[in-house]
Amino acid sequence: MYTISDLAEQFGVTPRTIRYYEELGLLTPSRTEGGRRIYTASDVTRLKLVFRGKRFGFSLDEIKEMVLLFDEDRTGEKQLKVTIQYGEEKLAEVNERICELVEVREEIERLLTEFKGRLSE
Amino acid sequence: MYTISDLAEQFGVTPRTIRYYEELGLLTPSRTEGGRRIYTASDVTRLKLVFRGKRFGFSLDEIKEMVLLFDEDRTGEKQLKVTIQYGEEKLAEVNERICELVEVREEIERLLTEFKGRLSE
DNA sequence: TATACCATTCACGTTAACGTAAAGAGCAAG
DNA sequence: CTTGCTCTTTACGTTAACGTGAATGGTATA
Repeated sequence: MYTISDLAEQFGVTPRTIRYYEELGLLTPSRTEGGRRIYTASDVTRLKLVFRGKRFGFSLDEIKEMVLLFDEDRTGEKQLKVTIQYGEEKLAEVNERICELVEVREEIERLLTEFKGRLSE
Repeated sequence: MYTISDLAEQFGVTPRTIRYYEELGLLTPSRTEGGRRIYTASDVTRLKLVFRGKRFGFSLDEIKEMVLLFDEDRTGEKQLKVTIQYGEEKLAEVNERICELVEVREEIERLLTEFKGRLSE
């Protein structure tokens, strides 16, 4: 069980950021008797997903769509098929991203060896 | 040689976006006699880098720092060393990103096989 | 139980990254 | 050379993602 400033410190943001995410429906922590927010371990993993999404340039709305979709109860064949469809699209996107990053890495390595070569003259 | 709306269409943005990037110093296209912007192939590659940066969640300021650094004339040993230092930092970042994305991919694949298993019952 | 420090909810402010509208000028086609 | 479209600058508007008080209330500790 964590307080809001615990999480804020852990993720390097302000409490306001966490409250804002709740305002958007990304989190729904429970409260104490006195009305204070308390966060569980599953809130922490949820937050990890959110920040990971941010690191890859997704908007908070897109992130919401993703975390909620993979979080709902996937009973019902139709729902399950839709989820699988969505998951495969996301998988393709991720694969493209990886390819692109690998290209970027090769480009940087190429530049680095060129610069180092110039330096040793 | 391209007009501003050529590039806008090619990259799926509005001319205003391209002008805004110029305003920030990300591009410096030449002009016709009448004052209209004309873009060369090297402007196109520059723009590709910009949009690639955006896809990975960098701000336009960070992108500017990167494209300008790798674009200047790298004479002078000191400048060269600074550039190499910077490049190695970026390389480490890119490698981290790749690792993270590979984890995401495994997670998605895990979820997909689980859902598909449930579907075939 | 007092006090010092958290927390809470408004509510307005800020910045990045453009959108949009107005007023004028370039330019290709007929 | 005029018509119609595209381009130019200027300038104000917009939205996402928070920042920053202000006023108030909970809570651990001396």
